[in-house]
Amino acid sequence: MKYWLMKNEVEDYSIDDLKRDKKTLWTGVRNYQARNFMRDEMQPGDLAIFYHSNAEPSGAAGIMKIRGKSLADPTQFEKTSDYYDEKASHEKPRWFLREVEFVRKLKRLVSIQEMREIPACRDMLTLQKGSRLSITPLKKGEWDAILKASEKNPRG
DNA sequence: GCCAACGTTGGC
DNA sequence: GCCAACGTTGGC
Repeated sequence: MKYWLMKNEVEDYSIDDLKRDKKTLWTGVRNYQARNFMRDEMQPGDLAIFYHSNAEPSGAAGIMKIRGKSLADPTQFEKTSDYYDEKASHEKPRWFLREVEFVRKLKRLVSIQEMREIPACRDMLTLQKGSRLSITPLKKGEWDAILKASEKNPRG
């Protein structure tokens, strides 16, 4: 089983929205590397951190589970969508996604500043300067360290 | 196939 | 709102 970190802008869709919906399609990813992770690398049952970006503060907010196999992102075919892609067709979809299922919120949000201070997270892709990739694999040690931090009191 | 220009991401 | 860093586009 693999671990992932998946970013979303908190105003657009947050962990609370996923909690309400129980599951959702992870639409709108328009980066090839992130697409390849979703299309080729994810497996049903993998776990992912739901990361709030453009938040105050940004950070790890919850846990979700990958469901099913990869699907064509329906928004690429919707002319009125921000994510419409005129070069994509139903015969040859360009963008793929997974359905994700709410597992739980973290006891408290682990901010990006806090993650930077965790030794086990030193090499995390999301924390590297200039990193913009919205979906990244997490090592087990990184996953464990973030969850552990969420159980501790802040500054503790 | 190079690379400048442009658009986007996302922390701050 | 700023802007560094990055990805994409398109002229050549």
